[in-house]
Amino acid sequence: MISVLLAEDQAMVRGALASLLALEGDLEVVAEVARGDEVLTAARAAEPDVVVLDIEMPGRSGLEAAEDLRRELPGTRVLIVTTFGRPGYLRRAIDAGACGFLLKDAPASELAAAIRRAHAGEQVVDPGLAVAALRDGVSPLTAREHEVLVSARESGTIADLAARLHLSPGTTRNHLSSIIGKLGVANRAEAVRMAEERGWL
Amino acid sequence: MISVLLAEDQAMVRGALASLLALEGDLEVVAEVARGDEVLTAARAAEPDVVVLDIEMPGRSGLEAAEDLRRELPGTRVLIVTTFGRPGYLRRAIDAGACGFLLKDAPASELAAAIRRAHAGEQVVDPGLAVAALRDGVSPLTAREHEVLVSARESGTIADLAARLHLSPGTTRNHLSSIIGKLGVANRAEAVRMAEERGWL
DNA sequence: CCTATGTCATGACGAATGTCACGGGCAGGT
DNA sequence: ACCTGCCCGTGACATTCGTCATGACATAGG
Repeated sequence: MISVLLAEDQAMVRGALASLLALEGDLEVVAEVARGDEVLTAARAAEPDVVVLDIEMPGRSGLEAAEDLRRELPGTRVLIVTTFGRPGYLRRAIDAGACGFLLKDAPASELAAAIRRAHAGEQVVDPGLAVAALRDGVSPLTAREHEVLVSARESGTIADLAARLHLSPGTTRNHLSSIIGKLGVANRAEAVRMAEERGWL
Repeated sequence: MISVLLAEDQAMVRGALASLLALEGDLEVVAEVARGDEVLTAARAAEPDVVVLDIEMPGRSGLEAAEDLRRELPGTRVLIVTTFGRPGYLRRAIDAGACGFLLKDAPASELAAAIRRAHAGEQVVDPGLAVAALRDGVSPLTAREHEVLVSARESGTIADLAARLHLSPGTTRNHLSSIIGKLGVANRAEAVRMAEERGWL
C-alpha cells in the first residue's frame, strides 16, 4: 500500500484526483492540502510515501515545498504535477530533489503509474520537456536582476519600481537594460513575458 | 439518468472529473473532448443532457462553444467550470446562455450537485462572483479598441502592433491612449493586465 | 438634417524609457 | 596583488510612448 499526500489548490481538481487515485487498489490518499505552506506540517503528521505537488499554490509554491521536504523529510518521494510545461520549472523541480515531473496534459492513468514508479525510486520525467529544458538552459539573470524583473511584473513606472526596491531610478534602468539585453528582447514587458514562459520568474 | 458531455483540455483533470462523476449513481459521462471546436460535433453525436465546459481550451473557448450549443442544440444545458473567477467571464457565460458558472475552487462535491440543478432547469451561479460582475460592469472598450488591446498583449513595440493591425502608428497610439483613459491606468501593459483580470480580453 | 459616435490619420509636445560611458565598492578566484 | 563579476550610482543621449488638438469619413438615431 502506497500512501499519498495530495497538494493542489483547486478544490474540485484535488477532489477529482483523490477519487481517481481511490480507484487504484494499491494507493491511498492519506492527506490533502490546498496551500503550499501546509505541505510540510501535513507531511510530518501523515508520513506519506509519496507527495504529489502542484506548483502554482497560495502561500508557498510547490517547488519551494519540494525543497522543504527534501530538507526536513528526506525519505519522502516528491512528484510535481503542474499545468505549465515551463522548462525552467522542470529544472528547478529537479534541483529541488523531485523524483518526477508530470503535466496535467498527460492522461489520467499516468498519475497512478508515476506514483508507483516514484515510490520504486525511479525518475519520471516528460521527455519532450526535458529536451526543452536543455535547449533553453538556465536563466542568464543574476539574483538581483531576477528580483528586479519579478518586481517589474507588478509595478507600473520605473519610479515605483525603484522605490519598491530601494534603488535609484538610474540603477533600476540599468538593471532592466541588462536584463533586456541578456534576453534579447525590446521591452521590459517582453522581458517579463519571456521569463514567465520559460519558467524563470 | 443524466448524461454528461465533458469538455476540458487537460487530460488528467478531465479523467479525474470523469472518475469523480462516475461515482454518482445518477450521472453518466457519455462523451469527453479536449478541444473547444470538438464540442458541437460531439454533442450532436452523444446528445447529452448537460454539457460541462472549461473556458480556456485550444481551438475554441468554452464561451464560444456555449454560444454554438445554444444556437444549434438549444435543448442542452450548459455548465461552465473554470479556473478563473473573472467577472467578465461570468457575464459572457450568461450572455451565451449558460445555465451555471462554477469555479474549480469549489469543492468537488458541488460539481455533481450543479449538474443536477442545471438539468432541473435551475441557474447555478457563485454569488460572490455575481456581485463582482455587477460591480465591474461591462467592458467600456469599443470593438476596435478590444482588438487593439488583444494584439497589444502579444506584440512589443507600437510599430509591430500597427503593422499587424494594418494601421498607422499614430492611430494605434490614439486607440491605446483612449483605452488607457477608459481603464484609468497608466500604461498599455497595465491596461492589458486589468482587462485580463476582469475577463475583458 | 443634424448630431453623436467610432474609425483613421497627422503633427507636435512632454514625459518615460532604453542605452551608453563612466566610476566606486565589494566579493571570489588565480 | 590582481583580475573579474556583480551591485550601485550618475549623467547624457536618442528613441519610444502617451497626450492633445485637429480634421476627414462613415454610420446610426433623433
